[in-house]
Formats: sequence, C-alpha cells, structure tokens
Amino acid sequence: MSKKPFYITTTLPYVNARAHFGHALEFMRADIIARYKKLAGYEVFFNTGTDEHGQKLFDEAAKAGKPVQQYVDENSQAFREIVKLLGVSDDIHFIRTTDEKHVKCAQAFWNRVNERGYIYKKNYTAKYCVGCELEKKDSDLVDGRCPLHPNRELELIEEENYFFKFSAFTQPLLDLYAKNPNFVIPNSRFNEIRAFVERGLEDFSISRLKSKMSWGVPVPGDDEHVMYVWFDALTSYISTLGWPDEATVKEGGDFDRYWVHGTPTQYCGKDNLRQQTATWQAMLMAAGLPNSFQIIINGFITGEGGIKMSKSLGNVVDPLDLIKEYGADALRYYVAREVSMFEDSPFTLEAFKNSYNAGLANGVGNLVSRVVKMAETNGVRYDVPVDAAALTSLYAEHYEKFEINKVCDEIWKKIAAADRFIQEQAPFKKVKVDLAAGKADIAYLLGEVAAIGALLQPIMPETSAKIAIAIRDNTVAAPLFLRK
RNA sequence: CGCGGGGUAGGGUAGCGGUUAGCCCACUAGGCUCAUAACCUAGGUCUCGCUGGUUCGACUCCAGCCUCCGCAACCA
Repeated sequence: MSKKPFYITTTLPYVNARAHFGHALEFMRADIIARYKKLAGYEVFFNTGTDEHGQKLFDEAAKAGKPVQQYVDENSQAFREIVKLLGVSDDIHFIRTTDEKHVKCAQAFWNRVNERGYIYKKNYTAKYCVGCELEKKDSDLVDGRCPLHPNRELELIEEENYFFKFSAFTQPLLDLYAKNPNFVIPNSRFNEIRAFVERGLEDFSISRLKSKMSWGVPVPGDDEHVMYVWFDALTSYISTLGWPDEATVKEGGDFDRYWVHGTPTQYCGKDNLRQQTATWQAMLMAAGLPNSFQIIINGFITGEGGIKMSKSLGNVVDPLDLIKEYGADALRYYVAREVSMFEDSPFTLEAFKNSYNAGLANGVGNLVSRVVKMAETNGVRYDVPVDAAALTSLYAEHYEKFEINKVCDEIWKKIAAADRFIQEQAPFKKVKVDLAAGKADIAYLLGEVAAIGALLQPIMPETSAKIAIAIRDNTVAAPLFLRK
C-alpha cells in the first residue's frame, strides 16, 4: 500500500539580503508540519529554494562588481546552508529560479497561459522621476509630483509590455474562496484577500524590456523581453516537481502525485498574501492547473514594542546568532510556542531568554536529568519501544490547523505532570523504604520522558534524539539545555 | 465616508453570549532535595481601549469614538 502524498512549500526567499528572522520562522514551521505529516504516515514533498531574478539583484550585483550569476550563486548557497543550520529536514527539495529546470518550466507556463489567451501586449506608461532615477506610482506622488524632488517635472516613459489578464479571474477567485472555506489560514487574512479581490482586479505587466533589465527568464518567442520576477518565481512551486515534463505529469508522476493529489500547502509571510492567494492562484487557473490546497500566512516578527525590525533602527536580530548561542532547537521552540501563530509578535532577547530558561532548561532539560539520573542510580531501565506516530496522532487536530503552539502546550503539560508526580510520589525517597514501588515509579517516569521525547520529534528533532539516547544509555551525557 | 486586522494583569497571549476571564513568563509566601539554585503547592495583580445600545445576562453582538498596525497593485 503506498503512502498518501503531501506537498508543502515555503516561499522562496529573494536572495538580495541575508536570512532574517521571518525566513527562519517560516522554514522552521513548515519543517515542523512536514515532519508531523511524515509521522502521520504521509509521503512528503517538502520544498524551498531561492528567488534569483529581477531588477534589484541585477543592480546589487553591479554594485558589488560581480557577474550576476556569481552573485546569486553565492547568496543562494548561503541560504542553503542556513536551511541546514535551522534543523530543517535533510530531504527538503531546493529549487533555484536560475535552475535550468525552472527556467524551462516558467517558459512552458508562459506559453500555456498565452495559448489560452491570458497574455497580451500593450503600452505601459509610467512616471519617472529623474531626481530619484526611479519610476513612481501615483500613490507615491504628492500633488502629482515626486515628494523628494517637487520642483522637477516627472517624465512620462512608455514601453510595450506583456500583460497578464488578472482581471479575468476576479470571479473565479471568489468562487474558489467560496468553495474552500479553509483556503487561507488564518481567517482574518482570508477576509483581507477576499475584500481585495471583490474590489476587482486589474491586469498587470509581466515582462520587462531586456534592454533596460536583462536579468530574468527570457519571454519565449520574443527576444526583447524578460519575465517580470513574480511571474517566474511563483512557478517554482511546480518547477520543483519537474513540471511540465511528461514523466511528472503522468499518473503517478511527481506533479500528479504531489500537486494534483497531494493537497499542496504553502507557508508564507503576510507580505506575500496577495501573491500567493490571488496572483498565483489566478496564474494556475490561467494555465488550467489545479489550485493550491491551503495557504498559511504567518505574521511578522517585530522589534521591541512592535516596531518593524530594520537595519537603520539597529533592532535586527540575526537568527543565526541565536542558534550559535542557544542551538537550533531553542529557536525552533521559541518559534513554535512563543511567537504568535498568525499575528505579529515582538521579539526581545529578554523574552527569548526567559522562554529558553523556563521551557527548556528548567522544563524538559531538567526533567530529563532528574528522571534519568534516578533511573541510573537505581538501576531502572526502560526499553519499551515508543510509538512516536501514535503519540503524535493525539495532537493531530492541532497540527492540522497549524496550531503548533497548542501542541507545545500539551507537551509541556505532560512535563509539568511528570514534575508533579516526582514531587508527590517522591520515588527518590520511596526507593529506600519500598524498593519495588520506587522502581515502578521511576519506570513510569522513564516512560513519560520517552513519550515526551517522541512527541518532540517534529518540533525539536535534535532534542528528541538526545532524549532517546539518554534513555537507551541510561545516563545523561550532558545537560540538554544549560541555564543562560 | 477606501479596505483589512488589533487594543484582555508588569510583559506576551487565549477566549468571542452565561467559565470564579484560561495559559506562559515575571512577582510573593511556604514546601521538597532526585535534578541544571532546578522542582512542587498556595497567593496577589485585569472595572477585558472609551461611550452608548441590544439582552435575564456582553470581553464576547450592534453603533459611535479614540488609538496602533498593515494594505491601497506592476514592489521579492
């Protein structure tokens, strides 16, 4: 009997900056769900990668004095390493939008949308401020002028671009939303996008003149244009599956299995709401492909007091620094339990430390130490196999709603219960008066610790493994989490 | 009257018509000594942004107001 398929992807970070907290949050949460699904008996296709085209990268590479390809190679590699440092599953797929396979996919996708009549050419006019050397949107302007250079006239530039008939999908998208009440999680975000689409959609430009900006996927059949980054980047969710190759599309192929039948699930930040839940879905419809199944929208991590993290404010926290000092699992714990699942959450080092000390050092870490030490001293062993899948299934409801924090709450309730049991039964004392009864208590506690370790598997894989080893070896080699 | 989401103890959050308003951290007082000065028990702290309304009953529904944050499209 073959396992049920499950597909999950993160958004692909744009490689113009180092990984920030938001990336870490998204990768880790998606990884937790991927690991949970594996335990639940699914065959999981877990995807991430890097988004590497567009003006911004083109400019930055130039500034750095490097060939664009080299520049994105380096940055992409950095992300790949970060993914590993975060404790993300080794079997994750990593697609780059500069991979040949992806480029071919994006072009095939374009052709298909074009053949079905959803791409057309038209003149595109933009206002250009010579002072800023930037195109300006109407919403950027004050009294029809650039607020930074109010005494300069704006230039009108005009070029021919390809457009995507986004407007044709206003109603189809609303129908999709109506038919799938859990399409976007959380509901507040679903309302937001629904309201946006209800106002009506406008076609948008999906190509750039190569003469102005060449760093993009070439538009098939037109040497003058490259694709607008978003149009190519969004197709990465299926290019990673090898679409449109015959082998992947046919029954049982990866695309058929994971996209068509694998309830494709996407994690993204709230800044991606529109792209993922509207634009990408319209593109899929335009190409005649099935829509995503579910999209989970994370909030942002903000600086202290809810202020956006930004370099200029100097309140940016690098997730790698935290990992260096506390370990990947500590960050995973924080992201799983302390950071609000869907709303914005402020980050402070103090709160992080508090949660680390309370939940990890004093919580699991200390419990494992005291129980295993008692077992070691009294020669109690525990070798009953632990059924992680069965245990995890107890919290399936929370996982299926992506409420990882609630899973944590349940696990930490078990930890508290074990601590209470030790206090009330005092097996360390009992052992001196009634050896058998004391040992029975300790055996029970070992079982609880083993269960807790198993339950931690999706959330803190490294810690979970360490607990299993401590029980197997009947000794704690080193404290799991030292107080900081 | 552009759209959407918030405002719940010192901090972070859950609840969304009837609960003693739940949880985590911090705090106070006892206890325990197996453990990482950890752990257990008890306790204090919230007129649930403001003002009206609906209701037998509102943190929960409605209206108005104040306030914060996103979005307002071709920007990754």
